Amino acid sequence: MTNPEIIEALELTARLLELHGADSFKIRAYSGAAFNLDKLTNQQIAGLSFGDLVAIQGVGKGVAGKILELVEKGSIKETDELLESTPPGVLEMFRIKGIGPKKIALLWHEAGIETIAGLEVACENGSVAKLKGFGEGTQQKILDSLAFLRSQKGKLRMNQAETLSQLVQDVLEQNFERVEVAGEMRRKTETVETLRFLIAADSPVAVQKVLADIKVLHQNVKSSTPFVWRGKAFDQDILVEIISVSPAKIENELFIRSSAEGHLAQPAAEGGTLLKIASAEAVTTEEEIYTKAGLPYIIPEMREGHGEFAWAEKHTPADLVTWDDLKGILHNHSTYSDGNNSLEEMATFCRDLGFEYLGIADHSQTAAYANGLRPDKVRQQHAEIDQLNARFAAENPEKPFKILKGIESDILGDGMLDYADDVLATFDYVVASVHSNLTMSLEKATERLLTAIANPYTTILGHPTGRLLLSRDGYPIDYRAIIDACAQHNVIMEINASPWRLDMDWRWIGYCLEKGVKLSINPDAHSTQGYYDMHYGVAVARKGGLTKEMTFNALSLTEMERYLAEKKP
DNA sequence: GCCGTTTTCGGCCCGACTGTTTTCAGTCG
Repeated sequence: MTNPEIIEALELTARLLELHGADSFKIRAYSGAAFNLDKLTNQQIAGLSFGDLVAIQGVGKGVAGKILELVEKGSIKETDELLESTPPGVLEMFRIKGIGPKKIALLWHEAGIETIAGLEVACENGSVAKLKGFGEGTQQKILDSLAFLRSQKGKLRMNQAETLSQLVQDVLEQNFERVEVAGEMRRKTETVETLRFLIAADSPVAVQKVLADIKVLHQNVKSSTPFVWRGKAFDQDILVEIISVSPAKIENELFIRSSAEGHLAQPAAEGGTLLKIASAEAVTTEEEIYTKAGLPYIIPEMREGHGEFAWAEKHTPADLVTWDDLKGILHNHSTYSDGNNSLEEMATFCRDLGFEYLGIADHSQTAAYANGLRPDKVRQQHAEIDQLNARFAAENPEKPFKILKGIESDILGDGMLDYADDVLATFDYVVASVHSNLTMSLEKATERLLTAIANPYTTILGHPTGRLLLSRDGYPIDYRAIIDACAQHNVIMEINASPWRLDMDWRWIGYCLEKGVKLSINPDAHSTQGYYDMHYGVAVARKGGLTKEMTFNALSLTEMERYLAEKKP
């Protein structure tokens, strides 16, 4: 049993206890144990003894016993019993934003609502607003949240899609000679609705026959044409499309079935469109299609019909940033705030990946929930950074690895950063981010960010909209005004590379380039493994046309230090 | 249920904001 499975079981137990009105401190004990177990980055919980378990902070005799029971028997009896007496629809309500355990319990026990559908009906006829502690506002919030959840149904975030796509691809490759990933996966979209694969085969019927025998594939969606298979894979709620194409025209089909309509509609030099040319005679490479159309070659990620040809007037694919161009990692957390690895672990791992510098940027004091740093903690961290840097310098005097002193400073409701200037002045750089009070109007949210950007201590604007993909929309902002202000105040825009965020949205990279605003691909890592999220950041950065030249963390350590010194007020 | 002792039980418990209240409980990051 994996660590996430064990942690999920404890969190589920805590949720169930909340629904059934258990003692609040008992609930805290379960969720607290889960929280602490989540911090074990290099230990298999399933292999631990009773003694090992109770030695973990927040895990006592009770929870340790439950974990052993879970590992041995596959479930916890108490949890199973609670599950049996809880309608699944009630548990689903935990996904709704704006209501928590107390309100869900009330909906269930007082109003007798046991399903999401029932909840929606009750909201629509106004009866939820009449419940104690509810009102028109909460009722509308529930309806909005349900509508949002419905709109996101059947979609996956890029990282989830990548994992599932690889599984399907592996299975297909065991059965067919040539399999190509097409569609959204090839364009590296931030969320994915359809996993699309092409199979080179002369007989679509033969392909269908083989597919029918693959156990992990289920064709439960009617196909409109015989060469397109539509269904589900590995019991996941996302559409999988497998298309048989003639081997002679696979490059043409791959091009057509990976490009967005807007891209295919691009007019060719001598009339017609890219689609028309791609649909004509067979080619052996995609480059040929662009050559025939008299258009510059566009990489698959950029084929969105979102300004890629205008971009190509000034740039070539060789200008685009790659992972290898990145020289440092700037937005990262350690155990000083809510990270899972110590400062030293974060630094040495970063160094061993071949980077020249690590920018640590733990949470600031307002982020109490994330153990944000009070000024005395800041001083303590800076002392430790000085020590580590001295060690790195001694170990490799020629080209020492370096930790830069950063902070992820909360942007308060009025746009102020949450330290006094004398504390802000002690950092090498500041990532300014919004974490609370997320329901602002476009005007207020923009004004708030503009104030933060104008602060002379702000180096980077962190995840500008606060969106969590498939989970919550970002607050609305006036992108143009924000990017213009970044240009004016020499502030870097973040591409937060966490697959949950990918914020700033890649669609605004072109405008940043136009205005001369550099972008930083930041993983927002909360553990050493979190660094790898930059893989997703690089994908969307390239998609938006980000060049190496305009990538902030493609600066070498020397260049970075010079920039930061000059930027400091 | 966990912790830390005052070794047998009492205390645990971020803080801003929202929407519902008419002084605060619930939710969130």
